Amino acid sequence: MSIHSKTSDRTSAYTLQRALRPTENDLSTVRRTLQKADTDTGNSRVEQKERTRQRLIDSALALIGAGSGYNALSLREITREAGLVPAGFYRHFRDLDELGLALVEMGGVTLRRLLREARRDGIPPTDMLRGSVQIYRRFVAERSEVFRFIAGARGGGSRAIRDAIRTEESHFASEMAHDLRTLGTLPELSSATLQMICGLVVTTMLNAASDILDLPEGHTQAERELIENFVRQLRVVFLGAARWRDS
Amino acid sequence: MSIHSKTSDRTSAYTLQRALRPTENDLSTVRRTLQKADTDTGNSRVEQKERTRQRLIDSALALIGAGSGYNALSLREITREAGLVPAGFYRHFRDLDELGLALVEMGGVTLRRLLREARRDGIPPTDMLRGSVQIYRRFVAERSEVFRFIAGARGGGSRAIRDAIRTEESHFASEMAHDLRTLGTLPELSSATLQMICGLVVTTMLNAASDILDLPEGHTQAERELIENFVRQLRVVFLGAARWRDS
DNA sequence: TATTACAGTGAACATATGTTTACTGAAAGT
DNA sequence: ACTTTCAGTAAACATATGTTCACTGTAATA
Repeated sequence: MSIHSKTSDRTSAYTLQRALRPTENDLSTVRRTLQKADTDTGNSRVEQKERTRQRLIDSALALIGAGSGYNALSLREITREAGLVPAGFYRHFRDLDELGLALVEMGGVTLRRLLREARRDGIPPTDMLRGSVQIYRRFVAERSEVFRFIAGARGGGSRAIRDAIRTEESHFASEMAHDLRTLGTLPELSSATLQMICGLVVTTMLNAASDILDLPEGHTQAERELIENFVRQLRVVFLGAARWRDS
Repeated sequence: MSIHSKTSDRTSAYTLQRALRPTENDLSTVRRTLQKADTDTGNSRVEQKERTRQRLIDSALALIGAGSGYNALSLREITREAGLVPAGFYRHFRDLDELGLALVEMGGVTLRRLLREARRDGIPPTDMLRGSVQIYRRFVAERSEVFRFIAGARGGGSRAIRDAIRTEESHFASEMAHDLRTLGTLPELSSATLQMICGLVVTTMLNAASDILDLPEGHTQAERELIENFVRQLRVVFLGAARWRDS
């Protein structure tokens, strides 16, 4: 594909453009020390390290967002995208799985932010469910790569990652149950039952996210139907929850 | 890893044992023509072809069952397991995705069999939900590779495969809705609503399958809790369904 | 019986991957 | 000022991948 048969990994490493495009400056040895290139904030040693670590994470997310699923991406791809030599990866992560766990944590943070935002805005008075779903839909769209990752790794990724995601889901469900409690929703239910129901809500949410992300671009009608279905499913769940009697 | 540095692909192709194990007959040229080896049933040309095609599919499933997720497996791995040279793959599938679609279809068949069996046994009189879940649990255990594949490819796999799985899920939900209808369950609901609810049930089922498959071996207690949670979630759904009023 | 179709072979191809090793230069610690 | 630490480099490694091509033997066909 490339013109030179002896092109090393670095040739395309600094294009910083989308790869697989014939670049004319293949040989230009303008190798400005990247350390200087991204002098945005602090420059202590640890700050710099943390910054490239974050760059690796972001690159992984970017690649996931750009089509290829989590399990399809490789160490070299990531370092390439991050403007780093492959070996440099090991200064930050033992292997891809460790990077994956960082992504899971980031996913957890995203979910928590979702709850926080929903809390802050307060529940829409008339149709709280539809309102919450709207917030969620926006979140999924805005941080699509994160949800793509979660959707892809929840069933796909390595054992360790699946477990980590499950844990994060469980925490999220707990927090949600707590919110519902303080909000006074479903006051008759035991905490255990509430947790069980929130678990159901969470999986439904994540399934919906996966569906939303696979929507063909622009089809607003299909999206509307999908969202409508999602809202109704949640309504069924809460209807059932309201009628639940702890045995 | 292997003793010979020039080992071709074929060295381990015929071990037929689990790979990665030092075999002593590496050099034994006992290359019995495999065509003769599996003379089980008919031997017409097309039958033979269909048989190795099935062998490829089975090998893929076996590899999935043996740990590595769907997206992690490779053409060469599969042909190795199937006792076939890599190039032979193309006589049966254009690429891995096409094999994947065959797996999806097989998954659909499995799900239909599940419904058929549940229908045949009739719904347990006292606790139909728990009974159905028992049937399901057994199914997941018996055909674990299939469910592993579905769970892994539903969010992970290529676009085409995700879509195919979604279609299969939808069909399954429809069939389930039909069964509920003829069974007289939830007679007041419109077909659309019933379909929506069955969709929710199906995703809940598949999520549960994923959880079941990741259970640490032998922990009967954890499994019991998981199943119990699963049953309760379904109960919530059906409770909600019973209270649903089409607007 | 002679001819054709074609599933499976064997070898080579270009290209990708993860991991190791010794190195360099600048920030941090003394 | 001098030494240590360590993020990032360069190059090589062994190994894996998908895909191609001309081939071979045999079942199907004529």
